[in-house]
Amino acid sequence: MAATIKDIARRTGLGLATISKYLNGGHVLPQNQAAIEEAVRALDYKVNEAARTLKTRRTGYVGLVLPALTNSFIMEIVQQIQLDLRACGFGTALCCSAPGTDSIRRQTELEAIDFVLKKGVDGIINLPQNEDGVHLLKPLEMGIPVTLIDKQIPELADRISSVMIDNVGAARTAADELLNAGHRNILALFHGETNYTGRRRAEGFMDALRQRGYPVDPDRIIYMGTTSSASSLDLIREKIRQFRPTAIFAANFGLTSRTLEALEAEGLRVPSDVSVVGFDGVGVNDGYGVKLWSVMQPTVQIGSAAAQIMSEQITAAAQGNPLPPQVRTLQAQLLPGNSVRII
Amino acid sequence: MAATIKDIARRTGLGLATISKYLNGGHVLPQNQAAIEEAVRALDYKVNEAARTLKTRRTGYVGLVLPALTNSFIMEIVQQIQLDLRACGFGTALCCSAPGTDSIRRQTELEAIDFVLKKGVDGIINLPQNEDGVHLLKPLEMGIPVTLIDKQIPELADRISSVMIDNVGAARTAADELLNAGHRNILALFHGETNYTGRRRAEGFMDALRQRGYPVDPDRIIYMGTTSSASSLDLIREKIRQFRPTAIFAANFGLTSRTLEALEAEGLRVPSDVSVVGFDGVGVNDGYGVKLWSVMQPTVQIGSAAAQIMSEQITAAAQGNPLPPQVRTLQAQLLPGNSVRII
DNA sequence: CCTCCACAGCGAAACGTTTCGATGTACATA
DNA sequence: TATGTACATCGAAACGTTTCGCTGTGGAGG
Repeated sequence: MAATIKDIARRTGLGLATISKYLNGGHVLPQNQAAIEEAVRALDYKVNEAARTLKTRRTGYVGLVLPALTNSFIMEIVQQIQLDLRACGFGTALCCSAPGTDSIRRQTELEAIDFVLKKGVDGIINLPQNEDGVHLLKPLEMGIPVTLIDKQIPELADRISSVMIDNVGAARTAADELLNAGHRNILALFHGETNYTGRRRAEGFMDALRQRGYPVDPDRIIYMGTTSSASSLDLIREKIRQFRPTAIFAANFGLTSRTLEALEAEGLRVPSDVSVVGFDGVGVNDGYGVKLWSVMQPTVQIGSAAAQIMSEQITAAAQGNPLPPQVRTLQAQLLPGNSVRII
Repeated sequence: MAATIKDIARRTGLGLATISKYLNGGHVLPQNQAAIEEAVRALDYKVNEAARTLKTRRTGYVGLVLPALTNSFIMEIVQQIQLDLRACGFGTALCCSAPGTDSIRRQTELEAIDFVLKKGVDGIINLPQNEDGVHLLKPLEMGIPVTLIDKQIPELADRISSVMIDNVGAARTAADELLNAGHRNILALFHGETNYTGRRRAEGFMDALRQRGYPVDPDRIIYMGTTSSASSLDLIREKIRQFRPTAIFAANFGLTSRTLEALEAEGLRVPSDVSVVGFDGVGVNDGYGVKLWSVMQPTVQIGSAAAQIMSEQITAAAQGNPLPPQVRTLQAQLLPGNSVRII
């Protein structure tokens, strides 16, 4: 049987309250501190987190609610979040929505939130599937702080924190690269039109065109919507055949992968036939001679920022003066490759 | 303030013990069952997990201790483990060792184990870094069941469960593919010589050669040891120059990536110059025309099996009759590509 | 009719912590 | 000397569950 605070009290002759106070960072007489530490070592005392949680209503866990763990971008963030939360003493309760269609994903995201809530967490970090944030109403109502990563939910912007890159700027820089190389017939691929991130990146892309006085052809701005990965591959191939673009900008991880597949299927080579700027490091390292230009999100910083905000919110709330939500915007970086031909 | 079991008791007029019994699956009179359910709904009662844990010493969490989340192979397993554990009512406490050298990884794995132990978990699923299993002694001593994935630790084989593929068979199949295509000068790359998985795959590879009466050239069997990814790239390039192999077998995810980089750097093409069989789906989907033959591990099944074993062990132990450790071996599958030239 | 058993239900005592309000001490100030 | 203050310590009462051992009831078996 593990040692308890009572055993420490018995061994040191001190009261429970004193031990507890010291264990929680309070100040006690030097000789008592020494006695307590000796007893802790001798008895191999570990504080019982369950009892502490019961009393304080703090679990020391943060729920990390994500869509499927599908790409390196998410993974790197997850890893960093976990490391930083741990450094702050928080455990990370991982909870992914189930794979399937978008509608299933949205549904299971609600279940994922419910699950972490049932288990008990002090806060939630979320990469949302439900664009409207319905799934976050319950935690918010319960006073549990929420931090979003990668996306923003405008309806709830004043109640939740978020960490994102400057999507507009990132897309603008990517577009500039293609425009500087002389490309005018550019196919631009974005996620669904209702998708916050996708819309912002599309804005940035169009900004770049407009800034130079080039026309924006809405037909060449493709929103993938909620199509499956197979059908979006078909859509991309179709658009390639239709417009014969000299360049393609793919505005996220999946779209970049599918663009490469589509070009391969159409028998087109990068960059000789079509130039490409992609996202999130797809095709940057695969050893086939073509190294894609790629918008790289600072995953470590995103993860660290999310963990830090979360930790601050929780500790502030625990002391009774909850912090207002924070929004942090980081800069992405355009990593050079050899996938853009100058024309 | 959330409703408690006492509120249910007051509302229904029943005793605490009765409510608790019903909530834990016990049998009560039909009318009481109805009354309890009504009250639970009306008061929006949720059982307080902390109180339950305090009393039962079960936390409902499984610690998932991993090396860095670096590749899709691990991710898919993690995802599946998480889904299946959740279906059994368990939370997943993710805990990764910190990135860095192998020695740092081993050290931080100990810290990761300590952390989940401190937080309190009912079991641990682990992809070990420490080949000797030192990090698992403490949980084992505490009576916390451990399940390994991907690797095995012979010293502890009788005390912990594990889920792996048939590494020998998988490597043998891969080698057969190259041998059938007529290759004799094959470079074979494995992880460190002390690495259980690496050794088994090397055995399988050599088996295939011997079975056909071909000589095994130990110089062409490369163990990477604990080299960094940059220096192992150099090593591969050096060996390629030295032996001018017609084919390469790369026996894990990282080695396959580095093999492709090395070939690219050496100006060699797949499969015209060198044939390749890789591992874990690297190079299977990148849209450059070359699709690698690849040993695919059944990640979903591995994850499900690990979760299932864990759940069984925990529930059995909770009822006082702990189960003996289980070892489950699954079959990998050789996925065809176009990276092997017949000579 | 009596005994016995199975079964619901019950109260109370834990589980190990935190925290409130009170007590005691030492020391500075008037 | 009397008074006030700061501070370390303390006991006891929670927090919300599970579970042990008991009581009461209804019905089967003799």
